[in-house]
Amino acid sequence: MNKTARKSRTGARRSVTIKDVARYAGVSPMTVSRVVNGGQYVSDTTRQTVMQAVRQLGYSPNLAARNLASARGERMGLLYGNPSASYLSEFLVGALDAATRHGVQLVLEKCEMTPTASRRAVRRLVAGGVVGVVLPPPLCESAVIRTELQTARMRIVAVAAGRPPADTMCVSIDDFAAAREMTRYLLALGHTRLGFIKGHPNQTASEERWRGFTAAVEEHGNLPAPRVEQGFFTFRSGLDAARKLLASEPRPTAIFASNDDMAAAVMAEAHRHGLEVPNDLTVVGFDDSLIAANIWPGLTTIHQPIAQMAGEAVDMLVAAVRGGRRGAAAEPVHRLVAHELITRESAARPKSAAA
Amino acid sequence: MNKTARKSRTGARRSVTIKDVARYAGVSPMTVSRVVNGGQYVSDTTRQTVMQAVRQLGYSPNLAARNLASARGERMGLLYGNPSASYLSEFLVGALDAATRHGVQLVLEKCEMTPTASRRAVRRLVAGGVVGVVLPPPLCESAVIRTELQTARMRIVAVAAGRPPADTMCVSIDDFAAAREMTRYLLALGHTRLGFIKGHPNQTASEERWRGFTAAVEEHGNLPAPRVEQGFFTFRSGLDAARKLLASEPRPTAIFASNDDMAAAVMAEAHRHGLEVPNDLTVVGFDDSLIAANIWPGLTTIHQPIAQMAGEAVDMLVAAVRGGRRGAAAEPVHRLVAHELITRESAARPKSAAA
DNA sequence: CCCTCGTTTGGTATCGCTACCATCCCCCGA
DNA sequence: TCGGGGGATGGTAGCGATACCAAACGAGGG
Repeated sequence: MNKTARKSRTGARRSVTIKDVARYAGVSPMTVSRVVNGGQYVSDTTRQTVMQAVRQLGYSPNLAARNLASARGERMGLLYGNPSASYLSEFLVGALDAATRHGVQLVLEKCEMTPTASRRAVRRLVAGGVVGVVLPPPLCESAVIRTELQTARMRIVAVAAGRPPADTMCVSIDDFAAAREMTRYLLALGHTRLGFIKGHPNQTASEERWRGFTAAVEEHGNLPAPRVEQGFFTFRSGLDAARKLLASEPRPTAIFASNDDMAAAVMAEAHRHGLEVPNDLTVVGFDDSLIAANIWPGLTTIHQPIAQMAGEAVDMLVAAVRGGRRGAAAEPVHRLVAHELITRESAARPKSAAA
Repeated sequence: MNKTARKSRTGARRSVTIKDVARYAGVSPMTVSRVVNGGQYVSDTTRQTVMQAVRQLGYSPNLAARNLASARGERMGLLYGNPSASYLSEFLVGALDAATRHGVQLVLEKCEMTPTASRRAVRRLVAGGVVGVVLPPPLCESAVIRTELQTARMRIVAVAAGRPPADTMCVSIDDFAAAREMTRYLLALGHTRLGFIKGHPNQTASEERWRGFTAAVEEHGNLPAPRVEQGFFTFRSGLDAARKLLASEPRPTAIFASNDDMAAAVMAEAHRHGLEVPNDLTVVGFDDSLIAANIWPGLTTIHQPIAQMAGEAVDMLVAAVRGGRRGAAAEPVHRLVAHELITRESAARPKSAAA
């Protein structure tokens, strides 16, 4: 009957606005805005009052209005290539969750690792109004893509790069420490003849894992030289590497593959050789991807909190973009998150030790 | 030279607005708005002119402004439960892509299938300003969640429900036809002793697949009764079912599992029994999830275009919401998309036939 | 004691778009 | 010929928030 009510298009409850809060707190909308956005130049008492009002009224800023007013077209890009695919699912969940929390839109773009493809992808992102990009592996290693993005004046956060360039924001686990921990675990089980399958040579994480492995081997000392094969993070490459490792004499009693897909391949190959895991052969992986729990025996592996990492990457991006607009030219941050060794059924004491 | 240019806070290129288009096309902003939003009451010639201008200038509407003005928080929800996990990745990619295309925001919400959990999830979605929800399996089967969502006056699109309720929008493949096709394929290979692992009993897709299987068996006629076990779409349940099937006498020569995870379990179990796939046992799955290509031998399975389905679901949602506001109460649509039988290495002629 | 400086606050002008209403125009029947 | 009806268009007023500037205030140096 009154027009305010009629104004409400949807008939739904009109949400509480900054003005309501301002009136309630007895200050101006501007002050409320400053408080909510953590601006400086607000006295403590005022801040208290306003925050109180915010809580009482259950105020939450209207993102559309905020974006419009601040003219910050806050869209973040997520440039994904061909990650060890189960990665993507978790990654997206984490990233999207964080994006929603910050009220920014996430724009997906697929991209091969060739110069032309990446150029085109970046152009599409720019056209889409994207101001920052999250780079999951393996794209985060591509210098081409990074250069391309930097030329377009995008902020970027690399995720899970083993050794990120100093000028790039990055969130990752400590691949070195994780691989060392896993190797120590194998050694503690009593294994002495170890096999290792390296990851793709142009990802720095591969090298970190390899370094972690050798570090543990060396600190233990007094071991026969481990067998090492080159892999490429794919199931297929794991198959080839496993074949070679299992053919060697004496055969390793434990194989550490640089990721789960390759570890799964080792297990498949072991079966074909009539070897039982873990009794005849211990197999461990890295990543704790979906496949790790969905094969039998379950894979002992290193868990990366992928969703969390993706989320933090988005957080950093948002902070950088907003901070950047505010002039606070924060230097690139490298953020380490904790990994975890997950023990399932694929690792056991070697027979010789058990006997 | 003019102050409009100076106004731009970031110093970056100001994006092209509705006014620019209007000026360029020689009409008013309102008319442009109507054209862009597919409104009626625009002459064809005007529409052409405007669309031309839009294309020329590369105009894309500012979401923030649109949302603000129309007070329609065009956010779509994606309520996911515990799908056969690799599903999620592709699903998200497809959904997010479509969301970006339509310029709507996608809000993720995880939800268990209990009443309290779903109630809470729905409340969170409402609070987040979501107006429509995509329901991937297995949530699309939950009456509780559907009711809850309908109470909140949300539009919903169910994805991959086997037999969707008539009053719900839905996009899926023809599970019945797909399962029948796969079964025919097994029969054509010469298998006669078949085993089947059913999917989770409270998902209608399970029953459709089962019906497709029996239909093919019956139309072939003249077969020993297939062995059937109940599964629950999990790897673990597949393991149990496989154990029983492989223990039966005479042992089936081909096992059709209602999804890939269970098929992978069958393969694992077969290995433990010393059976080689596909020489001693043919195993086929359903879904073409990531695991299908990442085990050895690769799994022959039914491919669902998951990303496409998710995308279409979002399309339908957007259409419904926009159309709905316009009063066009379109009736629920059921959309079928094409599946495909993917042959890999896990299926072969039975030994008896080969001999 | 005045003046400047820096903190704290409030006003005003948008941001880009759409809802709503007022026009204008053309075609029709009386 | 004129009035009426409905299609097609334009004008105006916000949506809710922030950027920018101006003003009010207390404190300290000359």
